[in-house]
Formats: sequence, C-alpha cells, structure tokens
Amino acid sequence: MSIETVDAFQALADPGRREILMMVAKEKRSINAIAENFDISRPAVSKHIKILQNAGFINIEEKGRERYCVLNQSGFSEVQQWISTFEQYWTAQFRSLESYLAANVPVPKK
Amino acid sequence: MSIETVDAFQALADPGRREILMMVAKEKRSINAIAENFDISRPAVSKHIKILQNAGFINIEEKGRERYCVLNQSGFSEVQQWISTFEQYWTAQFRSLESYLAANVPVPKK
DNA sequence: TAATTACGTAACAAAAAAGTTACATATAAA
DNA sequence: TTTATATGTAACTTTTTTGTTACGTAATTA
Repeated sequence: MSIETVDAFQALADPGRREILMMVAKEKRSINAIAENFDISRPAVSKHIKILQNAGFINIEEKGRERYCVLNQSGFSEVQQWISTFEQYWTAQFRSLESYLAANVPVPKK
Repeated sequence: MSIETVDAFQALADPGRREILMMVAKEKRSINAIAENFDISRPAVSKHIKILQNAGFINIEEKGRERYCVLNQSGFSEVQQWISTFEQYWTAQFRSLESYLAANVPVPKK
C-alpha cells in the first residue's frame, strides 16, 4: 500500500480492491459503508480507496463529512486498451501456425 | 514471486512481466533471449515466466534444451472478461446522472 | 457547545514479492 | 566423452505491500 500507486495493473492486483470495485459498481458507497463489508480495518480500506482513486478506477464525491466512491471509467479503459493491443497477435499467431502446418505436415495425396 | 501465482491480475502487476509479454507477442523467445533484455538475472526472469505461464498468459514450447515462450490467449481473455463486466455500469451511471439532473437542476422556463 | 461520527495519516509490524548466488540437470556440440 | 549451453530450483536477503493501532480534524447531532 506504501505510497501512492498510480499503476492501474498494480491497483487491480489486490483481490480486496477488486471486490471494492464490484461493490462500488452496484451503487456509490461511503468509505465506512465499504469497510463494513471487509474484515480489514477502516484505515486499511481507506488506503485501498486511495490507490484505486489514484489509478483512475474511482472518483470521490464529498458530501459533508462523508466521501462517496463512484466508479471512474478511465482506469478500466486503460487496462482494456492495453489488453486490446495484444488482440492483433492472436491472428498473427494463427497465421504462423497455418504456414507451419502447410510447410511441415504432409497432406495425403488423393 | 514466492510460490505459484495463478491470479491473472497479480501476474500483470509487475511492469517487467508486462514487458515480457510485449516481447513475446512480437515473436516467440527462449528464456535466455528474454533475460538478455533485462537487468535482472536469468533465474529471476525464469520465475517471472513461470508466473505468467501459471496465470495463463504464455505457453512453453520445448525444443531440445531450449524453452520458447509463446503468447497464450486465455489469461488475456480472463482479464478482458472481468473488465467487460463493468461496462454495463457506465450506462447505468449515466442514466442515474440523467435522472439526478432531471430532478435537481432547474430547467429555465421559456 | 459538547459529543459523536466519518474520515485521513503517521508509525510501526507482519507478510508477500522480487531479486541474488550457488548449485543441479539435461541436451547439444567439440 | 568431455565441454559448453539452457535451463530449473533451493536458500537467502532486500524491498514492497498490507495491515494495525493511535491520534488528529472537520462536520453532525444532541
């Protein structure tokens, strides 16, 4: 938890943080409301929230002394974009498999 | 690095492992070929490879004493699927913003 | 105004991750 | 068959993460 992680992937590495995102997705929740659903202490949750916020997964809406967490699309988009850069390689790999088979696997003569 | 991480998100948390995936995406590479591109020792790379393999991001093709890393789609799919479960919430949030505005923001009378 | 509530944060402890060196082993090359 | 190469793994150390307790502060409520 250390300082202020901004790395989206590191932010998602913790299962608890992913759970928090799931909760917040359903409806905005205050820090305490989130902490109630976990075995860890409120300060620990508070730090998780900060990491998720810095990584762009949630935004905070301040309402008096309460702070509500709402989902922020940018973190998700960042991850999705990274993943999508790999998609082109599946077809590339498929083609190289094709040419490999064409070159190395004997085709039965008719 | 400890034991055998199988969690896809944890596997992606390390920037070095993401770099490895980028490298392997371009073309299959042996463990040593990968290690040459990093400042860390070969054994360390070897462990990263194992984590990526266990998490479903790469497969190993054994060729004699060499082991080539090739991309495996399953890890990527898992992450992409998780991300996509959140997509429905953007529209949900947008609708709740709409209704909030409709209820709370005065519309100038014509 | 005095409690109470909803937080943040500093200071530390425990656990996990990441890296290293020192071997061991199997294949390939001389 | 000796030597070199490509790798895995065990044993440890260092660094990062994660968590806790204790305390501070601003906003509500009584």
